[in-house]
Amino acid sequence: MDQIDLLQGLNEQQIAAITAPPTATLVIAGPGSGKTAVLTRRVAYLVGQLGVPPYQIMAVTFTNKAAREMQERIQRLLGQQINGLTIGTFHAICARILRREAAHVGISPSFTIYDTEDQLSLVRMALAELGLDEERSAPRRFLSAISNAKNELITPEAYPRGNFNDRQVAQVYERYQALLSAAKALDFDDLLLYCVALFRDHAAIRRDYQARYAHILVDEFQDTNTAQYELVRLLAGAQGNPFCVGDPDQSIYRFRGADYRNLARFRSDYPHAKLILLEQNYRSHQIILDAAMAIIDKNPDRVRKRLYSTRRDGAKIVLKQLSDDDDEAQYVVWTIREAVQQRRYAYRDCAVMFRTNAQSRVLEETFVRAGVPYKLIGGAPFYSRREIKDLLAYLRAIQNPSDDVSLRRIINTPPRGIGKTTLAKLEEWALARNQSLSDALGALRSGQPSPFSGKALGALESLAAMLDVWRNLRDSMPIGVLLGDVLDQTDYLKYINDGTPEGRERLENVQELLRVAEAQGDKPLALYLEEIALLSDVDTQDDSGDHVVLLTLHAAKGLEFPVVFIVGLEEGLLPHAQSLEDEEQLAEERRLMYVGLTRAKDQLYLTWTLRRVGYGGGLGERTLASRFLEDIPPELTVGSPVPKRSASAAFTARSSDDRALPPRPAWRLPTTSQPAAPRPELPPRSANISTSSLYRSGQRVYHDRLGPGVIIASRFVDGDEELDIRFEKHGLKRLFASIAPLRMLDDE
DNA sequence: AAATTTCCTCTTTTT
DNA sequence: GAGGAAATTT
Ligand SMILES: Nc1ncnc2c1ncn2[C@@H]1O[C@H](COP(=O)(O)OP(=O)(O)OP(=O)(O)O)[C@@H](O)[C@H]1O
Repeated sequence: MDQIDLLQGLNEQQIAAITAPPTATLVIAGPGSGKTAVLTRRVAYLVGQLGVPPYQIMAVTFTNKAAREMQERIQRLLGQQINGLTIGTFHAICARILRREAAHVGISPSFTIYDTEDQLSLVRMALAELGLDEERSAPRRFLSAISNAKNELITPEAYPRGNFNDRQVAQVYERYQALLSAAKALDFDDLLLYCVALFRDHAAIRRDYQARYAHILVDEFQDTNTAQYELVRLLAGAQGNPFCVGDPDQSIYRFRGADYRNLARFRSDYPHAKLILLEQNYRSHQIILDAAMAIIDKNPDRVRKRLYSTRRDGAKIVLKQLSDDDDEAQYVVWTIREAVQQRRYAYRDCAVMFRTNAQSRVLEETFVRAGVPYKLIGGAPFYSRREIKDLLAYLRAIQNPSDDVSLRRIINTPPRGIGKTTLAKLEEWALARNQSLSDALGALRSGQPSPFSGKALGALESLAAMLDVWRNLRDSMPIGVLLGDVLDQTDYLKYINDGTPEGRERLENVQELLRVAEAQGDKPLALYLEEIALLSDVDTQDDSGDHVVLLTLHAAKGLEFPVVFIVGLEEGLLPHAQSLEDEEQLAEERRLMYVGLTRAKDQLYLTWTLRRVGYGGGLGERTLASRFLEDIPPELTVGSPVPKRSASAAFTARSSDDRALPPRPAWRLPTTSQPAAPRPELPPRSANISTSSLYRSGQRVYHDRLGPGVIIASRFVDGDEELDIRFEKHGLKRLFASIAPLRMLDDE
């Protein structure tokens, strides 16, 4: 096979980056400028032109899928198979290193990787042990505090204890780590943390790895957190030549500790680093780029970048205001179908992006009804289904007898007569014997005196017997056979297939899992479990097949599509309600919008609605167009005018909005199931609700007893308006507008 | 003592 | 529209 000329068709700066001499190098460039392309070609260049052995190269990508694509791309560029490259996400690479070096950091080489759900259940246990379980939302809050600390490399001992809250977190953090360690498990953050500790505390090992990985390349560097940054520095060494590419305007993972200032930090840690800027955009035409620039330029404290494309002309951005989320979904589906019928695009050229996963539901329903093929990325991925997690918990419990979280999950699933009391007793007994639940279970079988009644004892013993058999078979049996045996012995299929349609679906999911497991052949169980644990949402997406792609804005990072829809451009959604308070978070919402816009090659559609159905159903809340829409120069757009937020805030009657829409929009899909009346109209107005639309989310109010607060949400229940209000002193309350003694406060 | 049902809160983004 | 906790039934 012939090698493609690596530098053909590239611009000067791109070539400079690809062929940069081996010193620390930082490529900062806007979207679509070929950052990923450059990084990929540099790897190919190192191997193909400079003769660097592949095993000396580590390339870090943001997802496993990106890693796979990079590997393939490099092989295509070089015209041959290349073995030995280390390409993967930080987490995957760290997991691999830790399996090998476990002993040096005091962990088991067969550690289990805990996901967020497992983490939460550990936090719950920790809280219960410490007697801190009063609040319902506490576990999540503690977990996020703990995770933030870990991302900053702060150990439980080093956690600040300045105030009561800190001291509580520190306590829980400490217990949480102890529970993890007892379960021989690591959470996602630990993968990074232990790797950093490994290299920081063991000079000899560090030198070995530094010598091996002469070339370290990192994509999406703006979304690294402190632990990841530290890892790069430790692995590269002070004299090393890390090659990092990123765009500070595309940093969108602050919530999990990412900090785009790592780009600046890199420059100060490597003062001699070569800085390369790529200026030309090869993805989008100028209209899209002008809009994107207009959005991002409003962010404070940034270096302005010009985005330049040789494609000066292109379709204007289509803005579309819809009456509600149903209409929005129908508009999207109709528009895509039109484009495909007219042969302008294939389904796979189109992507629909949204801020929150919850928004995908309405879209999915509409795609199904219209018979338009689609693939949803993320959301409720296969591996997070209940039935799948149950079975994986069996496998994990077989693999790792210390894994108490998994054992608790399966101990009475399917129900086998082991209830709360028995579980509590078992826990107490195990604790007294200083054993894991599984080990205690095993001890039970050998006739140890125990506190259990005959019935409970029988149930426990039979589970213990099964686990014993499986553990003995583990290494001699392919995963598929093992899983088949678990299904047989536990009668799991009968348990989930209850005759309902949901039951059938669960059954199919399990059968699918069995097929996947059987396809693993003789792969060690531990490895299979690790792969599953580190799967990301985009990873499960295969690009073959012709379907529209539905995905969150976060998942869209790094991707590109000819046609992009961004839906739900409303205040409270984008920017998200949770981000409105904080300047930094608001800036990140803006970057999210920017990332979305710059995914489009040819055509952008931006939609928003006047009313969106909220959580509990009902008629939904009124919504306002996103502030970001106002920042796009009108000459770049066609379609609905963007309503001024200040003006629309003065609306009091909702009916006028609804009448403004054509009674039967041209783009409404004919539906067989619900022909004439497409969706419930608003209830007839009566006197007692004429004042109701005074309240909208964001409005500040004063309650005679509860004091000042802010409206979070409003919906209609039995003709009255029900308000969710967050009071400064009393937290979230749900009140009826008609009876609550409320006054509105002026904004600003 | 276990199983089932009802209640109730919470709902951003994810390796 | 889930998932955990409490209440209720078996
Ligand atoms: N010199 C070039 N000539 C033609 N096409 C190019 C050139 N460089 C990059 N491209 C194309 O531009 C597109 C964007 O490239 P790439 O995804 O590498 O950009 P990026 O900077 O990583 O983008 P983002 O930051 O948005 O992820 C790709 O389709 C790529 O093939």
